[in-house]
Amino acid sequence: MIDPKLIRDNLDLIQKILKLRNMEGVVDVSALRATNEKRRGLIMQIDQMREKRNRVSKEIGILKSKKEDASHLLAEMEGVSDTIKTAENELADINAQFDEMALSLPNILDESVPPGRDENDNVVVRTWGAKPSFSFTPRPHYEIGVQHDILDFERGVKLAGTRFYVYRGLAARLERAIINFMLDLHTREHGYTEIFGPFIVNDDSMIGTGQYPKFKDEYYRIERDGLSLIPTAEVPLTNLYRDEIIDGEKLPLYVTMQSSCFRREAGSAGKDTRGLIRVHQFQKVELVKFVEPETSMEELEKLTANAEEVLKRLNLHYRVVLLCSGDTSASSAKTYDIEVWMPGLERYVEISSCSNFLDYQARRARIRYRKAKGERPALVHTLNGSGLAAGRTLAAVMENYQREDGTFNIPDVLRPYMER
RNA sequence: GGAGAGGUGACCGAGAGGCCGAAGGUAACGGUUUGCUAAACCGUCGCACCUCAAAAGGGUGCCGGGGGUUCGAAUCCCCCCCUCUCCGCCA
Repeated sequence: MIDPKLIRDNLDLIQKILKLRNMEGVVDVSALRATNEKRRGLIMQIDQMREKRNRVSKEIGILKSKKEDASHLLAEMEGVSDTIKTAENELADINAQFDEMALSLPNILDESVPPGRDENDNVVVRTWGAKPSFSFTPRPHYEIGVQHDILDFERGVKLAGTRFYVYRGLAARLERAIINFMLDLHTREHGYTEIFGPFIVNDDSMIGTGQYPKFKDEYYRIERDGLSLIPTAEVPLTNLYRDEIIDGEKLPLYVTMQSSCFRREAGSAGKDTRGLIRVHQFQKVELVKFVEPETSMEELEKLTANAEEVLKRLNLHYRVVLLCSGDTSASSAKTYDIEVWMPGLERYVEISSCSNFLDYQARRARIRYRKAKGERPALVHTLNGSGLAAGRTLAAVMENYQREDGTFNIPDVLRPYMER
């Protein structure tokens, strides 16, 4: 959620952001402002009535303790509480309306984000390495995997349905190696603390990071228990400090967690129907940072570099793309996507998305910090990025390291993790 | 899942319808005293919202969450959540 003060003081900015994000129709800004005004007026009325109730009730108490007559005051108070209750109910309705609108407002955008409609307007900011050359026509990972019986899509479908898969033998082991390699890199060299937490979370957590209420259809929710399968470890990691005030000396705080991620992929029918690129369950190592506001843009660069380092060590060619305004997710102020080259698919595939959320998530989740003793708590800035998506990394290794006979090499950095 | 106990400020802990945002203590911060350390003493010591150009000030809300009773609720009633102990079940 953005600073609600902007709704009163800088509606122009909000309108400008909505336009840049192609979200002009999504929120009725004038209705939002009107609701906010109504809300403020009602709060004032209610507070005044409550003040009267408190004051008179106190007088009644004093009179009664002196055994004096309080009947005139009691008569005066008749019906006051009912009036307050009615107004409170009205306020609750208006607050709910306001919250719904305010929560669906996207984050502001950083000035460095290029304006644009969709992914075609994204800007490649750097590339690393080069496309590998082959003396034969490289094949996609799913062909290689099926040929060697290490990727089994048919049985995935049998067990759970379309967009599920089974790893057998080498694929299972290699993905485990990839995850361990990434966790070790981030914890030993990049300063992250390894966390392991729930893959199933409550609604407060999903709201805190921005998945709910707006994008509810995209996630698996266990209605009976009011819990949801996490679409990314960003949710448990960022919500670690929900409703807390972090000691300023502890910042910046870096955490990482590997998890399975569950996504309904609603609305992506027909896209990437083969292979490991778009599936309902995949594994990922996530990076999350809690930082002081002044440092967050700099921290985004470092976070992105942390994710890139994985690809460098795997010697996989990639490019970093700065998302344009229209392609940046609603809760992010600035996002870099890292796209790895897939020679079999003959295209770049997103393997990490690194974002600075400023105080957008922190406000929703009430994650604050106290810079020094005696100072007022302030909202932290949160960031996250994949470091990296493990399934797509497995696919990238298979495609980039493939040999003519359909086998593939294991990258040097993963070999220690494959020894038994 | 069953039975019981309990959820009060950073922490411990009182409070059982009114003068309670909440005694007392610990911790923290500022000060006085003081060879040093320590101790003692005095003071400060929650969060959010509304109001205000801002600060000051004022008002409101918050004693796990939500409803109710009442002129008035941390205190009484109802529902829910969580923690602990015992039993059951289980990787």
